Amino acid sequence: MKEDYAIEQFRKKGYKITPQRQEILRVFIGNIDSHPLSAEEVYRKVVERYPNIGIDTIYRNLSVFLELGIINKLNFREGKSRYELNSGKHHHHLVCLKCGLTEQIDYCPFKELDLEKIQEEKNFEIKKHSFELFGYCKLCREKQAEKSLSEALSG
Amino acid sequence: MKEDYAIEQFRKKGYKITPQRQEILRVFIGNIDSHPLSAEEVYRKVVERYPNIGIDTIYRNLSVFLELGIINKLNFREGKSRYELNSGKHHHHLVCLKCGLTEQIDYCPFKELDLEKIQEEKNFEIKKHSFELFGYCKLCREKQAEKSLSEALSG
DNA sequence: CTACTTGCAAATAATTTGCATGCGA
DNA sequence: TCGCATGCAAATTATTTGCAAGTAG
Repeated sequence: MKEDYAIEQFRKKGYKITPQRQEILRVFIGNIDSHPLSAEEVYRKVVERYPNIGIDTIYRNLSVFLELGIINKLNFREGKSRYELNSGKHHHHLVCLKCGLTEQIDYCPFKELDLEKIQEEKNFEIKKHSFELFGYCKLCREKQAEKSLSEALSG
Repeated sequence: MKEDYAIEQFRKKGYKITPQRQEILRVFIGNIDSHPLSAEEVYRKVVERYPNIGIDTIYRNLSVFLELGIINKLNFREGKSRYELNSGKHHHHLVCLKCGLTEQIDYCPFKELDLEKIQEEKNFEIKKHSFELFGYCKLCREKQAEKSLSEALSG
């Protein structure tokens, strides 16, 4: 189970298992496959069960979780970072430019052969990559279509 | 020429051609193919020739340039954005995790066929994508190798 | 002229840090 | 007990905004 794995990571690196960390972990575990969370969102969820926590504790622990590979840090160009539980499975995201909805996709376009070729050609050691698809989700497109229609009728 | 194109874009949208805008444009044109610039870096370069400018003017005009397609906005997960002249040619970047060096690469892994497949499967209209390769550049790897060596000898 | 722009200063937003106290192992 | 953690407050960094004065077209 995900929680046991995380606890083990804490122990291994000498990090203490505090109730704050457990609550933060719980928030991520309860959030599998849904929208990656911003620090603020994590904070609001944790505060429900642990009212005295400060947002600085969230930030500090997101770093720790990140270091331990428990979560991933994502950047959707919003001026803030988002975090998701590390499923251990390589994946990327669809991001709606209108409503911010994100969806994981298993698809990855980057092939081992290309990686090697670029490493050699550019003399650059590739450690990781990001690939995000931006566009409009079904719902936002439908809303937009409705809006256009009503404007056409009234205009 | 790049400058004429930009000026034309300004006129077309009713934006005025102020000396500040010309200086900012000049900085980008003089920076082709080198490191994408942060707002602060643009500011420091412009200030050399136009000392009274404020960094808020830089930000406001980066938005305008962006809207006109004169520059691209990039995000390398540094907690700030970077900007580069829009060459009109689709490309991605190598980013060194150590020194921050970036290099453009023409290679793009994302194929039209895959795009269509995902759009259909996910019912998502894809407008753009980001693909960045993170790792270590030649220089940083060499430095690291030297450091490891000297530590081994002294240790 | 006059609407778009700028510079200044102050406001926001996200994230980080110093420090005294608290608490898990 | 002892060192890692936390909460509080204040600092930092990136970016945005209000407003009066300036200027391109």
